[in-house]
Amino acid sequence: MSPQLTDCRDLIIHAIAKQKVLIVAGNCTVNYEGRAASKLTWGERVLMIKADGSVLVHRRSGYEPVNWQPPKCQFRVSLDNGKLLSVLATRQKPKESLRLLFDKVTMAVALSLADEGEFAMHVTEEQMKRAIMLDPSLVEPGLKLISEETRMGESGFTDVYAEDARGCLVVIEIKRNPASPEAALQLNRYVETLRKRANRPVRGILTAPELRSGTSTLLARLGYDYKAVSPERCFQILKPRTDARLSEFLQ
Amino acid sequence: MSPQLTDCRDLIIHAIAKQKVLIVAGNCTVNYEGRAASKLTWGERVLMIKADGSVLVHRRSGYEPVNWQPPKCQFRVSLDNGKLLSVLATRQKPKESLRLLFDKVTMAVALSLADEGEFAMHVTEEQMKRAIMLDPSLVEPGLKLISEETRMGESGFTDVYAEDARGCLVVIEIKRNPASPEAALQLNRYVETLRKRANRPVRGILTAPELRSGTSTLLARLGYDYKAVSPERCFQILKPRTDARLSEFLQ
DNA sequence: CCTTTCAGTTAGTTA
DNA sequence: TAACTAAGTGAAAGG
Repeated sequence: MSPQLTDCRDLIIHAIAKQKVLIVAGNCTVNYEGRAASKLTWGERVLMIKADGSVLVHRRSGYEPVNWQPPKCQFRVSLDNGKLLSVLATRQKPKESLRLLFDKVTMAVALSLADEGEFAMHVTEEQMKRAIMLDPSLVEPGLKLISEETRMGESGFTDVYAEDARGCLVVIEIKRNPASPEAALQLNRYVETLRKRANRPVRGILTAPELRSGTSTLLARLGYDYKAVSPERCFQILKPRTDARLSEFLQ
Repeated sequence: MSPQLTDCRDLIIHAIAKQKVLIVAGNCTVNYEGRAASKLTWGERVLMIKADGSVLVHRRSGYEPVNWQPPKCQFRVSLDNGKLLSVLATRQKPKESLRLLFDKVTMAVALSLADEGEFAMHVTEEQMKRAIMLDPSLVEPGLKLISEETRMGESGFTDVYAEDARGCLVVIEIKRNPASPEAALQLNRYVETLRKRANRPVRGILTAPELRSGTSTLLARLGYDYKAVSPERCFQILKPRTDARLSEFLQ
């Protein structure tokens, strides 16, 4: 009836054995049981089994797979009655299983991806904050951290509170990208808020790799300071704490 | 030189326009810039662009895509110098972009997935809550439900309010997975909140399949009780009451 | 191996 | 739309 299902079964078995990347598109149902349980009725989806034994089942929409299995699971592939192609992916700890049944396969391919490429993630704003908290002298000598997470009422979470050499309170606003005047206003809001509650002088410092036009002027008019801090410099601070792959990056 | 890249460009443009599911395998680099920034050097990967405009770039291993873009992003596809196929996926809010450059394409396919299937997940935390509300004796004999949806101001929605045999108010915090100390603290917040408003004793009960280390101690120190409740037991309760689709499942 | 924390989290729900 | 929280979260780091 469906001779291609036989071919497909063989292809899948071969792909898994050879640790290739398998992609199958076809009409299927999916059943999951384990940490929770789910059932997906018939429809066309894309199945991907990767070299490390991870499984993804994608529908036509959505970033996330509708069903999946983390790496290192074991497989059993069979053709039931010659009409239903069954792919079973099981995992211990937690014990869970994912089962697909195909009655039609549109496309099936096993790829040997040659990929020695290096992946490098650059510093995020949050990491810049972490770096500055690890070494406040990045911003100014003699600066001392006050609290790790003095989160103010509203939005911004990249602000840090410190005390300078003279005992002034300091609010530090951190930007990863060239700072626009908007950043100066944001800093201003934090400083104003703090001034209402603190009975001593409060300074504001904006740190960013650079300033966009108009920001410097506004910053000066508001009476705040600017300190250039680059993502690269922050990376230097974080480097010892980060993994090898990451440290490779900034060469 | 690479006439197939021309075909591939056309295929991609067509697939995106027609909201098909596109799968391309080939040698590429990937650059991301937005909330963070990343660079992936040359290697063979699988690109998937789904009907809703989400993008996934998969390497040979790993459950997660090495790079991606959430749904609803916009595309620009071009063939530079006839030798480099460029796929650019951009998004506003947050402003970010993902760019792939292919110099070789192994496989490219555009799929029209017909998928009206229904997805159903069983025995989630929410369902455990429903089970306990249907049969509060799962937690303690003599327990009576106070209200179906006494949602407190803040976070958690898996808490249930009841009255015990002696007339004490009871807050029940439900976890589907082994509960960590965090769960005890969460329960504590709910109890504290209720105590401010209720002029009579308030108890707290944490229900979960089991407790992680430290949770029992913390729970005792806070003065709350623990009752083991498994997802399986809850399912027994829900089983007769579940809808047709759901009941099909456990056959 | 277990536990905790982070994530370019994503996704869903409510105000 | 923004804020908040759960997730079959997954992945990494630390004890």
